[in-house]
Amino acid sequence: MGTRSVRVREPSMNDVARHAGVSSQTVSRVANGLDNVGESTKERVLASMRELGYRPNSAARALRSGRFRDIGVAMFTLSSYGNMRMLDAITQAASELGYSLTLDLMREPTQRAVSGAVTRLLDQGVDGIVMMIEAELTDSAMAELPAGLPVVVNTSTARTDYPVVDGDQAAAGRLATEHLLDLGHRTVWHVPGPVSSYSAMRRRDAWAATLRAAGREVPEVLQGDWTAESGYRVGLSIAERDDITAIFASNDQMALGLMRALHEAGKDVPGDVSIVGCDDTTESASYWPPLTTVHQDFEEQGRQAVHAVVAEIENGPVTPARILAPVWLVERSSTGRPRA
Amino acid sequence: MGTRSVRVREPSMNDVARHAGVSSQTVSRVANGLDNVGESTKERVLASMRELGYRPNSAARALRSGRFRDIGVAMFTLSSYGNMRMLDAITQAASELGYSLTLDLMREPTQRAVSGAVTRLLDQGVDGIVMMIEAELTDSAMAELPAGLPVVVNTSTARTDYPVVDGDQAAAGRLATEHLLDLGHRTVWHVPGPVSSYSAMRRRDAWAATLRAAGREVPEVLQGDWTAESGYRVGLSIAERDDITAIFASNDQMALGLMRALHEAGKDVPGDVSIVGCDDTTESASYWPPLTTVHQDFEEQGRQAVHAVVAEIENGPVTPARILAPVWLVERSSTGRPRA
DNA sequence: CGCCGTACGGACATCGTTGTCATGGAGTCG
DNA sequence: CGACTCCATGACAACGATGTCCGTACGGCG
Repeated sequence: MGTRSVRVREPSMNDVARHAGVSSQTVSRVANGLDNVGESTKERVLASMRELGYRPNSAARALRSGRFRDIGVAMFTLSSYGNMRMLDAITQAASELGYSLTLDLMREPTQRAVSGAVTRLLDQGVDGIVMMIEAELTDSAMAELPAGLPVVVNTSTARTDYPVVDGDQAAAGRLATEHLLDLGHRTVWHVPGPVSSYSAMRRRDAWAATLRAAGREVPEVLQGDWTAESGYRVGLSIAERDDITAIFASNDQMALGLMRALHEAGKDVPGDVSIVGCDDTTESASYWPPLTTVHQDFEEQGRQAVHAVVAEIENGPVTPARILAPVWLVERSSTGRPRA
Repeated sequence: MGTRSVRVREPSMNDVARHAGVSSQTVSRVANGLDNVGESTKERVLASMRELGYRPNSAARALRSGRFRDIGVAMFTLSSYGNMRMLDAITQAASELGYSLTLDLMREPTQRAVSGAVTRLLDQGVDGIVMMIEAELTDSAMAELPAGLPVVVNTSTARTDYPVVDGDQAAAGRLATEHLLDLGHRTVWHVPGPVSSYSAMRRRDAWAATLRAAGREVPEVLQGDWTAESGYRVGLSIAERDDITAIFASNDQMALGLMRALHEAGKDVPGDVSIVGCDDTTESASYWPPLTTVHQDFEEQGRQAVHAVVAEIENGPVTPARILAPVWLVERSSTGRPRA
């Protein structure tokens, strides 16, 4: 059990140096693992460091070197499954590369909020930033980002002046739609995420394109907003219709809401209606019925984003690449052949 | 659209001073809002700061002042609903108090992992730490935390040498159990979270105590591990029995799994079995049927934790308090009177 | 008119670390 | 054996901001 006491001055290099009978320079060399230090001296210094509980002062180090070994993450919400998983992966990747992570949440989708986050992160001294801009900002086509700072944007825009990491949303829309067509459904209805979302837009476009490529009718979309509640509302409005046999929901939560509405109306999934979700959240396997969905590799996206920023930090600007993480269909029990 | 360029040296106080024709101390005074600066001088300095894009160097400031205005958060996983919401609230509260936030995830529930996280955060220079230790560590009764550092622990232990913030888990177990008894169920079965979890333990104890206080039989627990999958397994094993009419699951995910198993077995919820969850996750309202559950105020917990650390940072050690956030029952459709 | 208090601005040292250069002793080669 | 290199180590300055101390100019007052 640690006991608590008032804060005291931490030992500095000079303290260690004095204790070991060397100059502070030598301590610095040992601390940084340089090789031009005598073996016995090195041992002595290490012993002193242990004994005094020496811990390098990151402020001084950063002041001198200009680098903090710290990357900033700016995002809008933790409450979406994708963001949460990605942050998890980002934290892990950063830690593996020896970077710590500063988190900043933006409370509204505006240019102002983005600038504010960037300013705070910059003031804090981050070496690079991973921005997760998943939706169009309400007051500007795209955020103004400062020059000369390594930034990776996670978004689905076609923007090319920064490295971009994203899941392959086009494939997601295509896989879901093809799966339902392959099962024999005449066409597939779609519940997209909010119109401002880049991912939602891409999935929707791919859904429509796939239908057209198969020569099928492209129905009106049944607008959702990512929430299960919106899926429920959509579900209520279509529960009476008999012509809808297959639905692709742009995320698992909306699929959950859809199924609740269908259950309430006494419809069977997949007997009356087949449903495909998107994201493959942990719980989707336990929905009733277990949900067929498109798996997104958020871990991979997070990892890629961190590697891209770190590469920029350490090697200078790179020609911005666009990295797409693969997706794949996970078939469970919410889809089946239409009734003959 | 920002253009990207190589990193250049940021303007310093001296640059601003030269540009404004004053000394760097005057710039410092202006930057810190001290009053002993002439009005016209002040204007001139502010103009120069804007023009040069001056941004105070946090490393230098921290080196001089010994404070970073940064708090660290160490936790085990983002994947639990509670942790995610709490981190969200922590980020917001920290930002409101002018603190930035450094996140570190521990990958296993061991003393080693905890020390590693603390070391990394300390190396990074945080002024205080919020530790979220929600389960017993496998290799030690409790983590050894360093002396002289403001720490707040979020956990359910009785530990008293640090401020502790937690939800009122005893009330959660009691409310859920009483609700089911009030509906007329003879007794209530329980699916606890993993035995290592402090919250799970408290909810379980409260459940048992409530039953005993009402003079009811306390059934064997149906062990779960927080996952929906574990709830499903438990559900399968009890779907055949007819004597179980009321279940309190220690979180919503397990309740979800339970309901899936019951559906598969053709049982009706709440007709045959009433179910109460815990946490009130966003999606629980869209489960089938919508889940009656105990709401936890994770936002409040996060806020309290931050306020406690900041208070310690700014005013020195306080006598450690134990803060309990309130919980309340949210009644939906998964509970009802037992069949006569 | 001379004294002092006050408002203002500058010089300097300092925080802990690291880059640069200097020093001195040991080893090498012609 | 002298000139040389090589290597461990130390002295010193610098990173950028800020606290302390001091000097100057100005206003008020006796």
